[in-house]
Amino acid sequence: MEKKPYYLTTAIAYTSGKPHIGNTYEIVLADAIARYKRAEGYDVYFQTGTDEHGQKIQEKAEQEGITPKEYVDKISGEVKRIWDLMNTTYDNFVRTTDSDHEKCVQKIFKKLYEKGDIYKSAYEGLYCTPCESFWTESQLVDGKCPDCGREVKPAREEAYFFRTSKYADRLIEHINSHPGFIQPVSRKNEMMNNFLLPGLQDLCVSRTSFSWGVSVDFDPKHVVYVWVDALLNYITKIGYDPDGSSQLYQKYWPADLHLIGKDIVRFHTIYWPIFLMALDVPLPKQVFGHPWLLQGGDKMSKSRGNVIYADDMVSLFGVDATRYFVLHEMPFENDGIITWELVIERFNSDLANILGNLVNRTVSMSNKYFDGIVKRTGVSEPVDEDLKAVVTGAKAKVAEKMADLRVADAITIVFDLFRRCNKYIDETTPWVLAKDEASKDRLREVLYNLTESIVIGASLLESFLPETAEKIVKQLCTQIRSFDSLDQFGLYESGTKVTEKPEILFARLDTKEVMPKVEAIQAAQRAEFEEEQKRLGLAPEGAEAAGKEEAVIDLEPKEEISYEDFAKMQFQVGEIIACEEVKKSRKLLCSQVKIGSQVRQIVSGIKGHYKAEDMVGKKVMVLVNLKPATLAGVVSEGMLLCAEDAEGNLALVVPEKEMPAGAEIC
RNA sequence: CGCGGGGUGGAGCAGUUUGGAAGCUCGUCGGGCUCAUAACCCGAAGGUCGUAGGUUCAAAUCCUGCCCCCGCAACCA
Repeated sequence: MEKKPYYLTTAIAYTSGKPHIGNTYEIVLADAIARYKRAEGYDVYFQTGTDEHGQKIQEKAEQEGITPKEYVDKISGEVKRIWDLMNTTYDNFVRTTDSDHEKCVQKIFKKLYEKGDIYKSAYEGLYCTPCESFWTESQLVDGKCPDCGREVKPAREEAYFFRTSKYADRLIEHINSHPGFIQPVSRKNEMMNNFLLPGLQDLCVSRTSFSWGVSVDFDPKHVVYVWVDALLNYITKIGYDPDGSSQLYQKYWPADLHLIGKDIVRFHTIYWPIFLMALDVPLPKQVFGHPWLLQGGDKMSKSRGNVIYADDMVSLFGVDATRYFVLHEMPFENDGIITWELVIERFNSDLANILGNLVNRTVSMSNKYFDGIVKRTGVSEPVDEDLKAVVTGAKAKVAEKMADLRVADAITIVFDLFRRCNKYIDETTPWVLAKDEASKDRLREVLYNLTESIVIGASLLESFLPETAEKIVKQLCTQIRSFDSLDQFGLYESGTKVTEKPEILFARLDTKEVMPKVEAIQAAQRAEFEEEQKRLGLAPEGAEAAGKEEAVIDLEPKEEISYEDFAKMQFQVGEIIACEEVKKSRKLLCSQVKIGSQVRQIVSGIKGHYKAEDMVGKKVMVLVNLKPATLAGVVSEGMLLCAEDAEGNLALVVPEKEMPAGAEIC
């Protein structure tokens, strides 16, 4: 019988930096699904890769002083290395810089242009020439460019647009008639309410402000918008061609599953289907926007050295333990939390105690009592029935969970099976049976049942922890069982001799021993971060050396100014007579500051560092003649001066001796 | 009233779509056992399901107000 095809993809990773554990989660999840589908008998094609175009990448490469191509080669290689490290079984690793992909994107772009779905128009807005950026009225700060503070002027830039509006109704219809299309459902509502129902704007699909992208071949100063380029990989890299597609494409498209992060659901459920409709290509069957794995407590940041990378987890815990953690700990709809302590806890309680120890004690008993020979004798007792029911029932339960992509729940089912085995040992007390020659056959049966249960459990585990599953069956001198047969009990060949010296699958970890290693990793990460900053010329020499004592902060020197320039600024001592938080803002405090005989209202972004009530009574340094501005809807007439350290901690600048409010600072 | 997510025993989560006896894992305490990686098994304590109302025979679940947390956005004069 012909195997049914199953095509799944991950989002292609954007090559702007090394992927952390959150990014790695997606590929592991996809791999678990791919392996599972193969086990179920599907002919699986699993595609992943890297998204390598765009302005950000061009800029990063410039910063590092290498060409964009060199830059993406480096990052893409790194991504692939990590995907391989995680033991993922993708069939195709695509890169958007592959020339066949680029050519196909050009062809598609042209086709849609000729068809009239893409048309040339102009992007209008306020343009900042030095920054090469368009801004909307609301983005402007004080009427000026939010990045550089310079003047912006109305401008138009030629650009290509896609008539998304033309297909909106069809898409709404499709989403409504295919309830499984967007998963989880909450995301579907989000898309409908926020984007589709209010009406779609035509999408700007070309850029002229940078060059690192797929050029529009009939209008070379334009490059294709990265999202168009990136999304198309799902069809171009399996051989789609407007002039006739490959067999591979015929076989696998439409995709069964696009696995993506929840942040890019919009692109995959609105723009992507619309592009496909324009091309007269069937839509993918399902898009699953998975949640994120977040770091507990502190925000992840390299400068703090607390970013968790797959490499580090693997070096401390191994590949399968890392896979186990991300697969098991990730909830279905909400974001999950990852901390080193949680990883260690899961490792010990699930992998070492429940699974590893079970295999170990079972094999040990077979060796101790029967020289490793596992034999079926048929001396059963009622207590066996429940064990068998749990073990043979696990397959259907796992299948049910996997059908809904509830991978974490599926793993739990498998571990429940192992828990049941541990309980069975207590129920049957083999060590008691061993004492009486008359119960030897019963003892054989008990060990057989355990061994068989473990083989079935290991076989179910194979999609998630492939290496471990393999190690287990090897110790039992058998093979991974076919998925089909996992609801049958008793296929383990009677009389098989198991390994003599069982290898410890997961050695228990001691937090006290692991945490220092974690700290070493974090220290290395911080050092690397500083190194990188230095290399990019963003941080000064000596920052590292001075780090421990008192951090020295050097800034990029600004242009020299004249005394006249300085004299333009009016600084005075101000006394804060009242202060309150600005509602609806996280950082702002609004102070009433007495300067001479007048009182000014000044808004400052220091809520995180000073409490409103503590501000009252302070005498501070104020820049008085700054043009008033409105912040979060509140007018601010001046600026309180603060010192800021490398971590962003702020300290108000105050006169060293008692001075009256209004005293000039010069 | 910027957008979104969330508040369930000490920790991490499920349950909320389709109201109907508050569940899982870890931790704690007590017990059992000794084959095993101080592992395993049993039992117990611990929750007004953020809060105040409403609908209902019945609300963690539906409705409304409020409080708090987390992303994003904005802002950080």
